[in-house]
Amino acid sequence: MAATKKIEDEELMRRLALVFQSHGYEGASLATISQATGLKKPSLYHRFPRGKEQMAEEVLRHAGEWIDRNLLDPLRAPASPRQRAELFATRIGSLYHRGKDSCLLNLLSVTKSEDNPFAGMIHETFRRLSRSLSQVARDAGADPKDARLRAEEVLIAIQGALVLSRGIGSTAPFRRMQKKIPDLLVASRREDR
Amino acid sequence: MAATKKIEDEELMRRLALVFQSHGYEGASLATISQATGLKKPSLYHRFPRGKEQMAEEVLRHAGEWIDRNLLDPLRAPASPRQRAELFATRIGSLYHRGKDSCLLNLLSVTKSEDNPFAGMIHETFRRLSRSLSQVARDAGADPKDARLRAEEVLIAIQGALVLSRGIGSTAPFRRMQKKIPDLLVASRREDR
DNA sequence: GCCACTATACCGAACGATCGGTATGGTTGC
DNA sequence: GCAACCATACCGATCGTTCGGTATAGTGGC
Repeated sequence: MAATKKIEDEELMRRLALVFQSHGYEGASLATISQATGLKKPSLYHRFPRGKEQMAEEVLRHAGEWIDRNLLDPLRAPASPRQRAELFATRIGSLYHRGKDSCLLNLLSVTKSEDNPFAGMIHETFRRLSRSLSQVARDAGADPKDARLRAEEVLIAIQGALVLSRGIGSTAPFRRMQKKIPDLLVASRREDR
Repeated sequence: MAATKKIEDEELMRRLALVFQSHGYEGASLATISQATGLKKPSLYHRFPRGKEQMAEEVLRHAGEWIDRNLLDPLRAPASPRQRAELFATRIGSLYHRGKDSCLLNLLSVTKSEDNPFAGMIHETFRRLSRSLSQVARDAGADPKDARLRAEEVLIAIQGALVLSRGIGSTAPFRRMQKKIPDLLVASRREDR
């Protein structure tokens, strides 16, 4: 150990995430990041030797861990499928500040470079979400294929509601979608397809 | 009355749209745009005196007109609500190249500046889409409030499917969502809310 | 038909500003 | 003393933008 950190890792990650998810990867300049974190550029390079790309990577990793702990673990808790789906819905609300924030997975999937450096991590995070969600649907009686489709529907609803809410400057669509998550995942359906 | 254009307005708009929707606003550098259009940077300023921001504005306006002509007008055509919804679904598919492209409304709602210069146009486009979609739901028998919610659901499904498809590198979610659009908009529902 | 003029379209070169990234050296806490 | 941490100052490259100038094409006067 040595000189005290000016900002703790946890808080640093939170602020970095906020910058990336409000301006995107290219839009988040080191000047902006420096101002948001209180660390000058050399200090940022002390914390992230590989620079801006590493910052985004670790923010993505940190978000992935938050998702594992606060979204996916509860989906496997010993409770009824509906209870688990409802807890998931409330947690989704706090993750995105009830619709005010954007999703890192969406914003970081757009970069200037032809092949996105974060594509792998983004893909994998969506996959983990999908698997855990579909397991809940299976526990509620859905067959494997229907369960996978329900998980996909939930992910689509979340991402779409975030995009629309930002697009129209109102969190109402997100809040309406949030209430529908449990039914999308575990409610039985009429056979009218 | 002048020298011949190296690239016609229509084709220019199409290429600009492609650049913005694959790299985002900040990610679309003038160097990239120049390469994609075949016009050097000064020539771009001849076409768009106010620079990059004007390019994005006009691309957005051009896309809005395409939507009005190819998506919204058919929604008011003299056909059954379901037929109109189905035509809408196929047109959505061609707009986004069956899920391969991203949505300009999503990508251009992220910029480095604090207040997005395109927010107004994006908001307005979503609003026009919502109004026309909800009218179809009303024609199918939905009451005004339910119709508005159905329109919102369709917009959420489209945006969410595009985000997810890009995130996992597969157009399967988009294609599945596309098939569901007519039912979301005009199918009668079980009363289990 | 021919020349002078104007308008449009385009581009090489360079602008100041900002980009991401670093070399150097001081300060802090063990 | 020493390692961790951070700031001043600076780097080359690229950003969006602009200047000066050329090529093309239609117009009006004669």
